[in-house]
Amino acid sequence: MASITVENYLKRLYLEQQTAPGELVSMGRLANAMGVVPGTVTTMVKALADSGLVAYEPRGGVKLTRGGEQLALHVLRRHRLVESFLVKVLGLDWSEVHTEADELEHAISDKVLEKIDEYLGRPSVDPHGDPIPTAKGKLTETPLESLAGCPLGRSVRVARVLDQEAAFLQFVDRCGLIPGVNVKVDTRDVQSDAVAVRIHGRTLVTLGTAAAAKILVEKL
Amino acid sequence: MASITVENYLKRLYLEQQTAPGELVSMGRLANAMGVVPGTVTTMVKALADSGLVAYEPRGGVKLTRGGEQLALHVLRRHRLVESFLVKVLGLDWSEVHTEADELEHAISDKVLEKIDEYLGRPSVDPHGDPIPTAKGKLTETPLESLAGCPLGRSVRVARVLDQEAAFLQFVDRCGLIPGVNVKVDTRDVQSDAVAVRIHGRTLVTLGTAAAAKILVEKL
DNA sequence: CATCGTACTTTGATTACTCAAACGATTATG
DNA sequence: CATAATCGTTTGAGTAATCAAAGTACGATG
Repeated sequence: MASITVENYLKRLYLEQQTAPGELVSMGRLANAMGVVPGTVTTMVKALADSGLVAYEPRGGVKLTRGGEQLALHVLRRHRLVESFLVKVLGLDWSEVHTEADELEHAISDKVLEKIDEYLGRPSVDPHGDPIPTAKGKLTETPLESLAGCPLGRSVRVARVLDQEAAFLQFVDRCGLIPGVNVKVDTRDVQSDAVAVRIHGRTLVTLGTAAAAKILVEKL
Repeated sequence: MASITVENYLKRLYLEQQTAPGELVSMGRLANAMGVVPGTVTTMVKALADSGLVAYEPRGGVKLTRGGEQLALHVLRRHRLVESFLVKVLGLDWSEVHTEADELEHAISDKVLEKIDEYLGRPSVDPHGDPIPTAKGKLTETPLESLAGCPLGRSVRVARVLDQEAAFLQFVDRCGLIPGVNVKVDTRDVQSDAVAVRIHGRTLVTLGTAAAAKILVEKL
């Protein structure tokens, strides 16, 4: 059985890989994401490579093998189902569940996970709109545009919030930019780095481009 | 923060202490309960003593300090609330929840625990009838008799099952000796080591004395 | 193209937990 | 009461994960 640490490295590596698909993940990036010094990552990655969970190119980078990816997806499934459960059943705020799930994802058995999945009606996304991998380890990422990139004036629906930081999620909550809400990008200006978004055709909210890029939307 | 290992030692020590109140727990007993060799326990107990969690008498034994007991009770509260939640909300069998709770008890935050407690309506006992410590760390053990000791012919109600082994719980389930059920001890014989119990005034079940001692009952 | 800076790797040490096995103390028994 | 059996402690060693700091590779830059 993979240790909690190993599960965290694999999950982290999976998420880093998603941000730049196809490329190897550098030791520095992974070290930063894991909150450890680079030397620690080199050591750990070599151990993971010995276990067949990652492919490691010295001084090149690292990527998951199929086996490692399956394990990562299993962790991610637990994480996202737990998040959903905490929000929908126990009524926790969506800004707090990420931290909670980071602990619980390593303690949930397959049996309990299955019960949770059933209880929730087999959801396909978590409260942030992140897709939930299936029990078989399949993850379908719907292609989405962000508020920083979608056409001006088009009616869209918030589908996913990429940043899990409590402070950002609370801000998103206050604005009302939560998944499911219908919005329209009013104006966008490169020089002022600002995106003005109309919510429900009424309230107008102005975001910086960086924040807008973290809110993904789907066509209506 | 106490590590998972420390939490387990304290919980184990608390439970061992309960079986013989007032006495010190021997290294051998604790080693056995923890599934480690005695030398490991000696080392660990000395570390716990340095942290002020236990009082250690070399070659005498060990007991929890007030601080250690509070921590142990907090772990026990998490364990028992999780067990209740798994049975009542997720519908797991009571024979499986002990193992699950052994993992989850170390991953549940106070916030989530409070939500679970609220959701369940602040129960005072778990599915096995074990009392749940309060958030303040108070545990009230109701004095109970067992099927091996209660007066013959008296109407009593099953209140608690002391053995958490899945196989025993499944047996108890099959017999229908689960907490809440009304029973009466028909006969008891020292020579044959047998206790005959009438359930709901109808079915008769015969147990060995050792098994009968693990079923606690309360007067009606 | 030599050197500089950055990123990566290696080395040595540390912490937490564990075991096997040698050693020491205590209790029981002939 | 001497000695065996039992239980506890100590020692030395191993694994997993980490860091600090020294050392190495390599692309960029003057």
